[in-house]
This record gives sequence, C-alpha cells and structure tokens, in this order.
Amino acid sequence: MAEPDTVIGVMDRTDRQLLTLLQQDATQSYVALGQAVGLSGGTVHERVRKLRERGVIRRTTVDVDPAAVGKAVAAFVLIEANAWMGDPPTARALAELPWVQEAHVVAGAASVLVKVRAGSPEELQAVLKRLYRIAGVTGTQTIVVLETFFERPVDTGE
Amino acid sequence: MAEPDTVIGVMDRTDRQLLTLLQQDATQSYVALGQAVGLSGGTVHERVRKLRERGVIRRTTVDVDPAAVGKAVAAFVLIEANAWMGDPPTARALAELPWVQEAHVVAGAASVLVKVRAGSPEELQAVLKRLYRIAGVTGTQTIVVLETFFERPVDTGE
DNA sequence: TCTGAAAGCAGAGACGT
DNA sequence: ACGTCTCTGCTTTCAGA
Repeated sequence: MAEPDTVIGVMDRTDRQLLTLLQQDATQSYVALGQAVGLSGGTVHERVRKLRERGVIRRTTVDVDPAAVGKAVAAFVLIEANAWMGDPPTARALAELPWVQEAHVVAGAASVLVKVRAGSPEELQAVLKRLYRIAGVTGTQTIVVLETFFERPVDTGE
Repeated sequence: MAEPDTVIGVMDRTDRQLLTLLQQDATQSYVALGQAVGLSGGTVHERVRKLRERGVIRRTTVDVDPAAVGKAVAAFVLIEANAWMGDPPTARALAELPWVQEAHVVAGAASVLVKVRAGSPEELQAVLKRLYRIAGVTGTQTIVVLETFFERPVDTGE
C-alpha cells in the first residue's frame, strides 16, 4: 500500500519532518534543518519553497502572547440562529470584530462557533452584545476559559 | 491617563505595529519592517529582540494547512467530569493525544474544552473513545466543524 | 532529486549620537 | 532610545552528478 498522499500534492516523511521542525522554530537555517533530516541546505530550501508554493505552508508568522497585547480573557461562543449562517456575509460580519479570532460553521444545536479574546469580562460582554446584532442570531452560549492547558501546531505525524 | 501597559513590560504603539506585521509575514527583513513603522532596521531588530526576550513573541512558526497533513476533520469536544480536571495530570493525558490541538479548562457545565483534528469521522470517533479513558471523564459533547470561516492571529490593536 | 560552491543580503551586535 | 557601521552567517541560485 502506497503512502497516503493529500489532494494538494506529494508529502513524504521528510516533508512532514520539515513541517514539524519549522512549526517548532521557523528561524532555523536551511543548513540546520538539513542536518536534522539528513539533507543538504540547498535541497531543504527547494523542498520548503515547494511546500509554500503548494499552500501546505500558508505563511510564516509569530506566536504572540495574548495577555501581552491586552487580550487575557478567552471564551468560546456558540451562536444559534434562525437562518443559515454558513454564507460569506456572516463570515464578513464576524471578521469585522477584531475580538473574534476563529469562526467555524458547525453541526449541532448551534450554527456557528467562535473563539473570542477580550481584555476583561466587561469587554467580553460588549462583544457578545455585538454578536447579537449580526443578522439571524437568536441566541448565544458562552463558555469562558479559566486556564489554557496548551495550544499547539497541527500534528504532522512526524 | 497613560497608555495601559501589560504585566510583561512596556508595549507602545510601534511594538504592536511590529507584532501585527510579523504575524502577517515573519519572513520580512528588519529594514522592511523599519520602513513600515518609520524606524531603522537596527532599531527594529533591537525591539523585536526584546519582544522575544519578554515572551511577548513566544516563537516564530509556520502555519500549516491541516488538510495537507491528513487532518481535514476538526471538532470541538466539551468534556464533562466527576472530578476536578484542572490539574497537570489531565493536561499531560490530553497532550499525549496528538489529535488534540488545544485544551482549555472552562467554566460551565463542561470541565474541559478541546479542539481536535482528525483525518476522518472514524478517526474522530477513535479519539473520543480515548478521551473517555482519561481519569474523571464522564461524558463528552462533540461539535463537528463543517466549514472554517477563518482562523487568524490575536488582534494587537494596531 | 540531490550536492556543493559562489554571490548577494540579512542578521546580530558594537558604537556614537 | 535611535541610527550607523561592520562582520558574520544565511539565503538563493546554479552547475554538475
């Protein structure tokens, strides 16, 4: 049985190893990455370039401590609606709220689930108030985060 | 009234601008960042170094498409328990499951909320089965993601 | 597809303002 | 705290296996 490939393209063990290493520290040099996977720097450079090109690597970014930028409070909000909310207008309305970090259309009693980050409980309340102003929203259920155990990159299998 | 600073240290407007720019693209050179905020490359280099030192920037990483590494299915699982689950043993048990991308202790009916990524509904089911084997777990409520509108970095206010 | 080398540039830090 | 300068090292490309 062949290695299960994705729709996007060929992904061998080395590529997944590189993704894991880059997720841990994207400031590493290609030579250092090459030593870790047993390849030359030039080859690693080419592989990473292709991973970016294919969209497997979406972007290189920095992980910022939310508390340091005044977003110490996190919450998940289940949004109920009386109409279909899985369309672009809903996505846009949610994207306009900078406190909304993630938004997903979900199966179940709720229509949409959003992850919210605010500076205080009062600010969280203000965000909830604004969520109610979005077309179709009939109710919310808020789950406040008391402590975050961990938030980590997607597992690549390597 | 002075600018509200965080516990971690002084964070002025320029620092928040730099964080936003780095979240968008951490491969930019310090000179390019300097042009964007009106500073020299050397000064930006020093500011970013301090942001890393203080832990405001936790790490530089790459954003990987989950579907490309065989994790096309996402779900949020609310875990109910008959004992306090906010302790390190629970965190460790959850961290051992590579499908668990995030884990939070939450307020409300559930004790813990986890974000899970799997390759298929069957694999998701297998993960749920393993969650039940963690000490104290008495039930779960699973919210399957049908479509992700967006997942983006924390808003810095700039 | 990989290696190794050559050329251009960015990163890291010392120093002066 | 910011800018300039320098040196070191990495990135990027390409010829060749």
